[in-house]
Amino acid sequence: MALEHLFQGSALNAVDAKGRVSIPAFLRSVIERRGDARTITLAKHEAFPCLSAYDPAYAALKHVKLERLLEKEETSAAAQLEYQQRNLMAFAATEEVPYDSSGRIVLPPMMRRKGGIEGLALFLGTGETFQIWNPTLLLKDDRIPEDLKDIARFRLEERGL
Amino acid sequence: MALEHLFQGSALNAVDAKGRVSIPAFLRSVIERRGDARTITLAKHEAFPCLSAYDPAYAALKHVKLERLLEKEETSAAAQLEYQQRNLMAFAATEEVPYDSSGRIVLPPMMRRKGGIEGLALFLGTGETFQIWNPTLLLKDDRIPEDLKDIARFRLEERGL
DNA sequence: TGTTATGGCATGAAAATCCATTGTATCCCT
DNA sequence: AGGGATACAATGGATTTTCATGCCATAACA
Repeated sequence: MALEHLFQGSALNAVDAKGRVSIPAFLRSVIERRGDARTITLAKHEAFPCLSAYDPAYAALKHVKLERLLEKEETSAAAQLEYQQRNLMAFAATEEVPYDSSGRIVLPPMMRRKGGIEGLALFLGTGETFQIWNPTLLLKDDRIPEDLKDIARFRLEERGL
Repeated sequence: MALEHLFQGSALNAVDAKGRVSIPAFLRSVIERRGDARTITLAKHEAFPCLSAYDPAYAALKHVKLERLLEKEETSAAAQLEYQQRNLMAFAATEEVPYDSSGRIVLPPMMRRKGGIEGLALFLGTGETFQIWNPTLLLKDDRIPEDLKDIARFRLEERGL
């Protein structure tokens, strides 16, 4: 059930005019150890104003988790509806994008808008998945722990911003 | 659930201009008995002005613990947020660094700053994890038992300081 | 034919790797 | 027990590789 390799660490990369970004190498290496795909799935995060990203292996796991939840629940109309909604979000509201030989993806315009991503993309590993933030939005969010904002500030400083 | 091999002992090593430090051999041997990785994960310690360090096996354990906590909790919004925050701290606020054949890591600049590490690094085994201190900060901290400070002083003397 | 997407290449910076030296503890032989 | 030889650990320096990213070439399309 649990995935062996976990996403961790942080990085701040540039997004060019066409919306291309390099996925940090240390995240790519996790993806490639989990499976042999070279794609990531993007979705709007459920709680934060950022994007949630993961690899095909996790997408499969998520599907299994949802199925199991449905089987456990009593099959009330409410539970059925909840399942349908979550399933839609998990699959219809996502986009799968490949990364090229140099590790770059093109952020689909819709996702770019949903995540409020502009010229800089902050990558944050969160174990099974990782997040992509507009660093400015992260610094504004009062639900984010101060220690994590320090990291965002440090990454900005590193670039002389 | 519990880890079989424990980190123990202390050592004082030099940090060079590039931030390179040798991980004491007796700590490395624990890492390599716990798993076959040759990397350590670094994080700011929650309570002390030092770094907390551990191996991939412990990181995985930590993740499982968090997951289990979430499943048990009722899925209230508050519980969800708490989970998200902890996950971010556990994975985004950490960095995984490999050590080379001679047992050295390079302290990432961010961690070096967070831990206040300068020219000397004091390693302290604490069972499941170990700590990396700037010895000066340890001697200053009034929460540290005197006997432990004696150890730090001894290690400094050994080097003629 | 102008415009936009996509793959490949070039570059500079940063990071991983290798090699060499020193100091220290350990072993072995006499 | 002394003395030398040996192995391992820590550290300094240099070299090679990788990464992020700008740029260009080619291809698709309007």
